[in-house]
Amino acid sequence: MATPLEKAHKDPESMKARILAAACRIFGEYGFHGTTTRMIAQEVGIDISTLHYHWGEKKDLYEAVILDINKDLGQKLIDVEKIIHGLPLGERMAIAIDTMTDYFFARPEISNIMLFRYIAKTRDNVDLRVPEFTADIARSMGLTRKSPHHTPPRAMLEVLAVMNAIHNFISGENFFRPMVNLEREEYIKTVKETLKFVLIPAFVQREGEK
Amino acid sequence: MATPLEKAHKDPESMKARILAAACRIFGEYGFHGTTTRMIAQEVGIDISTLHYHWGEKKDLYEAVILDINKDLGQKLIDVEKIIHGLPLGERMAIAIDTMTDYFFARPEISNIMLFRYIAKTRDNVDLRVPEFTADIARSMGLTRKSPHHTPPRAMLEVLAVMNAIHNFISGENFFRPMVNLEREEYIKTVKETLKFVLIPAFVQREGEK
DNA sequence: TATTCTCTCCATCATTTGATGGAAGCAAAC
DNA sequence: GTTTGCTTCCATCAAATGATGGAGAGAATA
Repeated sequence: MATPLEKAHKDPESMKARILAAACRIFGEYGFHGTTTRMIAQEVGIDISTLHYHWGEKKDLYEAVILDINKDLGQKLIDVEKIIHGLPLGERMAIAIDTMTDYFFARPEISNIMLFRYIAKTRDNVDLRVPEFTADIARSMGLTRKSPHHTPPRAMLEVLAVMNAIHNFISGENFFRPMVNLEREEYIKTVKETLKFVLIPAFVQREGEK
Repeated sequence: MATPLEKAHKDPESMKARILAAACRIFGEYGFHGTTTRMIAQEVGIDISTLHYHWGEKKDLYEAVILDINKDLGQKLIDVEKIIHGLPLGERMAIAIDTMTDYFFARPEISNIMLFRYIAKTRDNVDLRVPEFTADIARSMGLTRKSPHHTPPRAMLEVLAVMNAIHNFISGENFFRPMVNLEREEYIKTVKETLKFVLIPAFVQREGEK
């Protein structure tokens, strides 16, 4: 009962999906303005008019990328939540950090685009209603018992601090890895250690004080 | 004995300096490709040819911005180091976080441009030899006793985690502040609390174990 | 006063970039 | 076999963008 368009959107071999995947990578590397539709078309090996045929204007494609990433990320968070549910806070965080770090290193475009959205303004107004996971994570981590719409600012910022710490090391790999002079595998391993070392104690300590 | 050009560069009222300051702000908001020379010229209230007269091509101006920011940041780090020298680790970090957070909130372009450099590729190759402070901070924080050129990767990543955590909240203000629904002053205060809460315990705890 | 030098703007250019119309290819439906 | 609808590419356009030449204003210098 799926329309041809919906079908095409789901088939990863379809032209429309291939364009979206390429756009994801290129937008992630160069940002919105640093990316040209020609760069994306070339990555796929097609003409730009084919790109415009499937996705309309550049901004529409960019918004589609954001929505796609957000959907994928949301699902991943649900998966992780299932795994860590019920464990003590320290273990919960350790597993979440390990799992999410692996996930983002496998798909660095996600970290890149998230950070781009946070820090960069866009000349073309990209305003987009995207589900926001921060409040859900705060609850999952036991930082608040209130409903997502009433999450305290402090709990929100704590979650953002943790999530962004991960994103930074993934998105900054090209810059940081030469600085520390490590091979990729070694870098990933050390990043995980560092993240767990820096981020976990504060939360565990506070929980112990209660 | 200063050439007219050097003199102009130092006088903050000079056209050349005014352009640099405007470029700093605009590049910080929109990134390299998101910024046009016309946007910068308009911000200063001049013609683009005046801009090109003083700074050459766009890439040169961008590199000048990076160098300028780096110089300023380097000086600030030296100042902070003097203040915190000799204090216990926990206090050292608390003061450093407070001071640097105020500094970056007062000049958010610095955080913006630092993060842009970390995460975004540039089509025009901007490769620039800039002094790197990470190793120095690692020593100042007592994370290593080795010379800057032999700082262990782990210590480097710990410093990056701390610095980037600060940058994120400054650069992401436009995105995060509506999320937590706080006035600016309140946001800054909560960011400082959150940063100190999340970042300090790990380091203090480790020091206590030695 | 005449000359030189510095700075600024206007007019203009070449290239890049987002976007479109229309022809051609091609498979499915008739 | 013809028609229909979907997809792709070529040619092309208009606007945006980085960049420059040259004229003119004004101060400093001779």
